Amino acid sequence: MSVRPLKHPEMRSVALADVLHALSDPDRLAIVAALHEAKTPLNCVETMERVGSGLPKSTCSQHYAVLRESGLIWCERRGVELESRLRTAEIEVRFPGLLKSILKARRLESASE
Amino acid sequence: MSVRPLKHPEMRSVALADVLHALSDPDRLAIVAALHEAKTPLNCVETMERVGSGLPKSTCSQHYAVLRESGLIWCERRGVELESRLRTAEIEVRFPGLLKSILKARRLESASE
DNA sequence: TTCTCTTGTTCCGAATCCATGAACTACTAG
DNA sequence: CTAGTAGTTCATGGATTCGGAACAAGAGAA
Repeated sequence: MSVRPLKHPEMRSVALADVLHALSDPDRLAIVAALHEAKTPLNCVETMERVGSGLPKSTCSQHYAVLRESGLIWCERRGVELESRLRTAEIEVRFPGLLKSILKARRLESASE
Repeated sequence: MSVRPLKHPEMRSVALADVLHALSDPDRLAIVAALHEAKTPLNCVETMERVGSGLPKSTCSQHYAVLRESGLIWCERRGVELESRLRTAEIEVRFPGLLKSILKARRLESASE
């Protein structure tokens, strides 16, 4: 049982369906929103504090893998931590306006209850 | 074994995660794109002709149920057919710009291969 | 009516996906 | 070396999904 190296897709090979699938889970969407608002990279603990849902860490780790493999986030190991950031600019080039409108939709949704 | 009545969610109770999940499947996304381009309601056969994928009809029927229950499409039975249309205007009110940017992203993606 | 064709639905088994606890890696600090 | 922290991997049970077969339901013909 050894830790696999992190691998990130090139943005030009990122599929829309994968992006939408990654964002179709409320917890993953919350992670993305937190990374978006933070503007600075966050590790998992920091992110989950902002998200405020008590997810088991194994589940959390899987969510990060889905987000990473979908092309939405870029991760780097910093010692024992995993530093993640949204690939905002790259995504904007590939799918202009997409991320913005999804994050806006999420804000509207959470404002309406 | 009897056919259940069609039920549609009210738009204000439609969840973003459900919409994204519905659109995260390439075939469903293609159905939505076809309905969008058609501008007029289509039945399943007409839609699948435009989509051009030989999906089994049971799978197809499930996809329609997912799209309907997510709030994306409105369906009515016309005799033996199921007439479907995108709930474009309502969705635009609930999640402004969302559908538009997703459909645009899909066009960009299919143009890039 | 009854027969047949068409369109879509439901059921069910198999395959697949997903969530989570337990065990583990890997790094840091003392 | 030991302990602590951050995250990963594995195993497994539960939930979803796919697709073939059977079915429902309406239209049209006789």
